[in-house]
Amino acid sequence: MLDCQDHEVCIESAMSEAESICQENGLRFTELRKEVLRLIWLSHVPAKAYDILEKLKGKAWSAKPPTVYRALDFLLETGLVHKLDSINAYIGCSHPREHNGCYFLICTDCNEAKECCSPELTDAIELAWNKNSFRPQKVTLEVLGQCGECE
Amino acid sequence: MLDCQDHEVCIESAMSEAESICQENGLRFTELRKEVLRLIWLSHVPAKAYDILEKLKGKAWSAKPPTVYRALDFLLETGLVHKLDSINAYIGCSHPREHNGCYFLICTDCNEAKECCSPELTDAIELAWNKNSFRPQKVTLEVLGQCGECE
DNA sequence: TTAAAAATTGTTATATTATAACATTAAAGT
DNA sequence: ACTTTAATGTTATAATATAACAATTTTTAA
Ligand SMILES: [Zn+2]
Ligand SMILES: [Zn+2]
Ligand SMILES: [Zn+2]
Ligand SMILES: [Zn+2]
Repeated sequence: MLDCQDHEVCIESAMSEAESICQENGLRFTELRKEVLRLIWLSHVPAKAYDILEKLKGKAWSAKPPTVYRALDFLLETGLVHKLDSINAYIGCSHPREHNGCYFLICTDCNEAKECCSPELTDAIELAWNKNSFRPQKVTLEVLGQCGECE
Repeated sequence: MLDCQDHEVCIESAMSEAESICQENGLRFTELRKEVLRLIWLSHVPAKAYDILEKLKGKAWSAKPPTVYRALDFLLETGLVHKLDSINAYIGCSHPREHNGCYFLICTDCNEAKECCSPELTDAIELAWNKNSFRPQKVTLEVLGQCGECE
């Protein structure tokens, strides 16, 4: 699905951007949170919470569900990670500094997901909700299907 | 949130439309499935599976989780009901014969949800996925926020 | 009209996803 | 140093959903 040439680059740039964002905002990017983010970034296949848990267990942590869910909560709040509600899984944010009309393409064959942005989309959605005098707080837009490489 | 004057009308029209659709398609609209659909239509607040289960228990059925989830599966497959992934709840479809760019507005105050359609939205989404050579199978679009009556 | 096949429902058990509540430890502010 | 706050550890449980197999009902068709 992805235009990812060298995934080590994906990981390292995500980790260092996360580091900067936390520093800038006075947030504590602890070892645990770092490790969870790194585990999520292991691939472009969204990670399940309990899979993260198993992997954490292999790494010095006495991990239990709250260990993972708290780290996830932090990463979600800071925008470093997104939850994909349609598959109950978590994916690293590919551009955590700006979110404009973002949505997700999720391939049901290779299981990879891609975060996309489309201003037209935002416009159309805004138009639609104005019609309904609705004040949006959170938009969930996820498209399940087949990616170009899996047809 | 809703332009629902007389909710008995909502219920009865949904039930009779469901009846027709099942007949037309040779599907069995059993008493159990009917009752689950009616329970979902009790209000415009999306129903939780286990709440449906509790209500079923009060009505002659020896209901257990699979009882409800099977009925839900049937109703979802026939398009009579939608699942809202962002809140794990089920809502009756307000126009099960045609789905074009449908999405959901979910009010976090009154908890009601409204199914909306926007062709512009479909267009924008299609445009976006073409860019990514993605073949969509299922679109999840849910907007959490405050409805006009809850500001 | 009855026997076979298919669909539906019943039932028990368990898988998966997530949070509550309270104790302990580490970090930050004074 | 002491206090406060934040983060993590730990135990238990809540909330959501499915697997597997048995019993029953409905449909199909011999
Ligand atoms: Zn990559
Ligand atoms: Zn993002
Ligand atoms: Zn109504
Ligand atoms: Zn619908």
